[in-house]
Amino acid sequence: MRKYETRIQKKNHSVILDAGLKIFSQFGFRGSTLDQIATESGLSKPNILYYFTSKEAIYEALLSQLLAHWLKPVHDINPNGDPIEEILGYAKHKMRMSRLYPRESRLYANEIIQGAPRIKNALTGELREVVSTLVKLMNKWSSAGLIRSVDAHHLIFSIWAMTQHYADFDVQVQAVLGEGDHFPDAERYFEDMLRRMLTV
Amino acid sequence: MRKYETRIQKKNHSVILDAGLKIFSQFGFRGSTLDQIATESGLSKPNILYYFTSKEAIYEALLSQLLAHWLKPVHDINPNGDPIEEILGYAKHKMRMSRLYPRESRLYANEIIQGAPRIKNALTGELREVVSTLVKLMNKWSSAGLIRSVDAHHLIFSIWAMTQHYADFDVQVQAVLGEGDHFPDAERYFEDMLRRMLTV
DNA sequence: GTCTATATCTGGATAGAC
DNA sequence: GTCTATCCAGATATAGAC
Repeated sequence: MRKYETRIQKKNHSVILDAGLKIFSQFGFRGSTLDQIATESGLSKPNILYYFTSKEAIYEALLSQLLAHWLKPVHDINPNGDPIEEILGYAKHKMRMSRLYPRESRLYANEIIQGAPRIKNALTGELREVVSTLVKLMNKWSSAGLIRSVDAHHLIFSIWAMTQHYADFDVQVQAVLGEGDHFPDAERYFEDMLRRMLTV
Repeated sequence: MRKYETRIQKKNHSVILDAGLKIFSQFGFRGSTLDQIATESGLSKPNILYYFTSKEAIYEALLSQLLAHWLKPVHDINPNGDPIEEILGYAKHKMRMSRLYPRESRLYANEIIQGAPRIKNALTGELREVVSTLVKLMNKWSSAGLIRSVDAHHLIFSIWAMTQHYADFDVQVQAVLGEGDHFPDAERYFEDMLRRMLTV
């Protein structure tokens, strides 16, 4: 009995988060309303506030998972693997995440564009730390002559920029190329580009 | 006398647009308020609505110039120039615009991420047209053996993605690299990347 | 042309019945 | 746990004095 209630709670909890993700990722925090989330989730507005204390609480719940989610692929990089293949694997992994989780990408983009008021600490903390480690690894590889010498920071930015572009600017991509799945071509171009950049 | 009034009008008109650009580019259309624009511009709220009929009118006035503004550098490309230098010149031009006009870039990003409700027609119309022309030119160049054969559409997307990244995700770039002007390094990296991609 | 005051509406959140 | 009704703050826009 207890268990059944908990199951419903978990269900509604995740239904609300899913609806919130859809709305917040499109309109940003201030541009989104509880009414929209209510309609999207099929629950009533007061019912939503039974599960979450406030609109802000829903948004923060979504944000809190986000950075870890985006950074996970970095940790799959094997410092002892083949450098070029490791970097390519990371880039492909990110590209696939943009295809699978475009709403998460847009939620993140919205937050950053608006000045990252709620995750600035995570950016100067965890993110900076992770990037720093990755840059050191790349520099080690290029010192060892395993990859070409490049500005590692901007290489990383270029990977982020290009992969996220296909999620965040999807409307524009579709407008230019027509409806359809353009990720395969994008991935091919991207892989070609990175190989050219990194091959000694 | 008439002229003087007109001068004040023009002044206030542009003051409002400038304030609107600052606010809208940060919070998006729905997330921005007339109060913010009033405070930013130093005018009162009713006074703003004396110059523009509505909040929406301010936003649309800003949007209407935007696409043309972003596409202008394309038209500086000389089909008879040196292909690699022309493409590099375009990329550098775009990078410089991201540095000079980060608010315009963010306004555009906000609009696109939110599904481009107000400029979708311009995307499938003018933008698509311009890209199509540029793609044909690049393909002609590669057929002639003047640049390497690449997917021209995705090359263009990569130029947009990378240049706009430094404007739209400025907060993140600053968090990772520290405060300062990172455009010179970004431009160097970018130029190196494009030369590698395009050199036969 | 610019202001104060205000009408009107929307949105977040709560009260209280069921 | 979920609903209807409602409170209250904030936001767009207008009225009307100066």
